[in-house]
Amino acid sequence: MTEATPERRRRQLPTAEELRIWRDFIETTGALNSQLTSRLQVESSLSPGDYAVLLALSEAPDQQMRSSELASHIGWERSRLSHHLGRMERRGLIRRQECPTVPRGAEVLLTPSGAEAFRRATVPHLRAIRELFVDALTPDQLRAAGEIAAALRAHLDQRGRGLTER
Amino acid sequence: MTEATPERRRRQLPTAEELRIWRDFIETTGALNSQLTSRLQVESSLSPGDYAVLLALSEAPDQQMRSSELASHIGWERSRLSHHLGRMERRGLIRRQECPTVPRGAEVLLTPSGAEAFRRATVPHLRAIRELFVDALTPDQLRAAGEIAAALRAHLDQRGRGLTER
DNA sequence: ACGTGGTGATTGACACGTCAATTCCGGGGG
DNA sequence: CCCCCGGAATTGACGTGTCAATCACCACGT
Repeated sequence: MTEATPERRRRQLPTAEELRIWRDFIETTGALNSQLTSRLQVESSLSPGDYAVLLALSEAPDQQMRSSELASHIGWERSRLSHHLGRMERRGLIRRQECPTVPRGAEVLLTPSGAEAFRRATVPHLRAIRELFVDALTPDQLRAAGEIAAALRAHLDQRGRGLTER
Repeated sequence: MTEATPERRRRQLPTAEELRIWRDFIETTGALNSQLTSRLQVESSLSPGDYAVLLALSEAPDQQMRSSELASHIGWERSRLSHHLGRMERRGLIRRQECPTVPRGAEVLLTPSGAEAFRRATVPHLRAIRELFVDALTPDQLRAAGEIAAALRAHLDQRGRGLTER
């Protein structure tokens, strides 16, 4: 594997074809994402972030959750969540209140209006996922997409440790 | 095609398995993206946007380009480019000057420092793409990824017309 | 010559993310 | 008692993106 010399230098960098696939892949997933985002926005006036928060709260017992629990549940940094909750609170989608048990702990809870917004958003959003993603692929491709995601994820989780920790 | 009733309702929404694949896929590509972004940032103090702009300018004759040409070349809205160029100009990576031929046209040009920053960034960035993307997949998976991207893109370009135009 | 409409580019307002402080508070040592 | 530590959450500063004005200037039509 530690091949001599002439190969070695070239192996470090992607070939033109690999690079083409990379660009296609990353640009297309980006475009897909922004299409979905904009449909969610138009149809429900929610951002993907709003949706993630509302989904988590909707599924929580009592429709409420500790802020840090929510953060780790949806995989966000606490600071990001804090900013986002601030914006959502201004729009009346959620409320925050002191947590009686934990010092300095904040309980996040769904308002009726937030629950309603989520309820109205969910079917159109799932439909959009079907239309823009699922319907675009053959069953084989869909399966392959799942495997590719798994492979990338595994590779990331392994390599990531060194730089980003987690 | 306009099937009776019981099928119809279900076909609209993704199944649990489809949804799982979707989430894996979109979250993983997002994570991949942010890993790459953070490596580029750490290694070269450039954002992906910076890199795209510098790449385009580097390849342009005379290392300069009309602003709107640049925008369409990298597929950005003009407003987005304008904001970004402002930030890049503050950091000395590019300069803007009046275009002699076209009224109100702006010429964007690479500064020596911008060219140098790009030169230093490119190899590490390509290496990161190989490490995080290409190396994670088998040759078959890589090919499949290309086909999936193509299929999604084609589907998007077709469906997109109705809502977003382009 | 004077509106009127384009086209090219910038601007402002605002949402979103990240990173680095900062605040609040509840324990231990000394 | 006081100080300092550490966890929970917020805040501020700033880069980034989008959308909707706005600006500058040309062409043109009557």
